[in-house]
Amino acid sequence: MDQSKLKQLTAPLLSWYEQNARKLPWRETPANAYHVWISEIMLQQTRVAAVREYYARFLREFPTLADLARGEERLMKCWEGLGYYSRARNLQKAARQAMERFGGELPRTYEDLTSLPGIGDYTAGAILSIAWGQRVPAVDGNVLRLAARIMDCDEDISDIKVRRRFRSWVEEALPPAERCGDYNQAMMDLGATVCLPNGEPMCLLCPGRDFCAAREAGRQSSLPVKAPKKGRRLEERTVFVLLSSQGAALRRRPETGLLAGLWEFPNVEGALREEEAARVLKCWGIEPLRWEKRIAAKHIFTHVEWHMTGYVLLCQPSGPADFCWSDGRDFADKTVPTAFARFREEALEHLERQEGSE
DNA sequence: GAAGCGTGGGG
DNA sequence: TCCCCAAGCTT
Repeated sequence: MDQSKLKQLTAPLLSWYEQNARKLPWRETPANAYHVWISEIMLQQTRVAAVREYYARFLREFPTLADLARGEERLMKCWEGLGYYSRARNLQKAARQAMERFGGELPRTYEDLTSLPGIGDYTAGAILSIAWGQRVPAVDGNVLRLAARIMDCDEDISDIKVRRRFRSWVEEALPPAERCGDYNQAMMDLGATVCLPNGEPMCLLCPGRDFCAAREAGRQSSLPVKAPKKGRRLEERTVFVLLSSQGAALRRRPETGLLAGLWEFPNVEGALREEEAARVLKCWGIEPLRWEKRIAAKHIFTHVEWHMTGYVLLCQPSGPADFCWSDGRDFADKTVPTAFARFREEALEHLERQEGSE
């Protein structure tokens, strides 16, 4: 493995970055550690385009770490639609720990940072290098791809051991501390805009074009090598949009697992026919007044695929104790994940009509 | 070490 | 339509 290629890239990469750095809201000078932290968490497994709006809104709601530590339901609401909701919960846990353990600031060592929930290897490196100018690598998917190509390395980058080795090679290629924030961001920008995944990267624009080992070997588009991921399982579910004079029924999901703690429309396993659905309602102690319509919807998660049959119907506001009958204003406060977006639209449409006619 | 955890955009 | 995936972390 020719890791000297990585070192060779450092200087031209930093020059490239001076001209080609993307303009991003969290790239202020000087960097604010709280802002860097929030942006890095939001960017985990999430595209820049999706993060922009959320980032701006989040900082309006929670301008400082102390504000975040105090936030409650509004925090999850701010995260609604962004996905991987444990990130938001961990953000708040970490903020509270920072208030208690670190005097209300983010700590400035790798050990202390990674001791906070939601901050791992990559995020700690990003905060330390970008906000505090420390000489620490921040190796994400972009950097792994870039490194695999410049070294023409065909080892499986989904293997944790290979990643660790890559990280130590990147560490050796780091510039002096004061340039490490730029270096780490430059690696990611280059990966995101030039050394693209999926097919042919734009090698002519790359500061490593003259010595990239994969390019010399003509292998740039077949690298990096990643283990195939396993498929999704399919789940059938039947979802109820129950509409009463008090609003639509929502309930809280369990505190662990998929979409933990978020609000959902009552639903059961299986693709139920209307008679079977009616039996479920009876079980819940709900008397249907009128069946409005049936809706088919699909939602694809990383590891599960939900095929949903939805029943919209009018009823009395009875049912299990955990049903919460929500009007338009309640919906504005409750975090309902995108998986139920189709049903939320349906509910809101009916609620508006109802409120309009009163 | 592998699996669980969301969503939206692009080829 | 389907598949790939995007600035990972936790258990």
